[in-house]
Amino acid sequence: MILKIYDTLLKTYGYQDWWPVSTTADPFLEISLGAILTQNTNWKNVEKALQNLQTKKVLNWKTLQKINISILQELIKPAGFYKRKSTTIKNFVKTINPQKKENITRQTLLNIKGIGKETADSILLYGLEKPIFVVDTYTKRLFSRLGLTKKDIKYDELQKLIQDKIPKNTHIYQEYHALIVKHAKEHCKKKPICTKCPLESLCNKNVII
DNA sequence: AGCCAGGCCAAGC
DNA sequence: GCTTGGCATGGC
Repeated sequence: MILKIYDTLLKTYGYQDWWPVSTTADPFLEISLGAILTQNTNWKNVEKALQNLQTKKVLNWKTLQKINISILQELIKPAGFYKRKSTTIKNFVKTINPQKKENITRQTLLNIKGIGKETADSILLYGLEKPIFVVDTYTKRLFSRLGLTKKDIKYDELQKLIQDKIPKNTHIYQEYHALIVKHAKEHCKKKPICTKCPLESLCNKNVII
């Protein structure tokens, strides 16, 4: 079933080729900042913040390590929660050594205050190309509505359930997560739009969260 | 004009 | 352990 959902979404929407990263000199850094900035935030707002960082030539490790935090806050303000996120970014660039990416583990990232499971896994999957499935609210909502899981399933439990059912392959994990986001924005919204839903035949519509 | 967005943490049971 | 409230901006 998990695979059938993937196939159906892929057939419907095509390859997403995520993570949406503007051609930058340092994809790992930009992906990591994007993952932090998008916490509970619309991606459009994240783009504005990243654009500010780009324009002000701040989107590099050295500058971020040195920059005055109040200036950083001004630049990322469009992404919201800017006080908290600026601290997280500071913690991140202080802790991570971009020369030694091979040493970065999930636990390394989780030890950074402000980085939780989803953010850590996004950095691992898209920034470091490790086969770790990213669970988010969209994922929980979709699988719960499809009747496959309880709506209050825990992060690690849902992650394991999905990883056990699909090939352990970075590209597939990246693509599947991106397709879920796409689908959740088009149909499986908080207030679902079930008309023309590609998963209609697989879905138990009685379960509306 | 509200409601919502690709979470996380601290505090209180 | 689990639940709740706070964090903030911009789009629709």
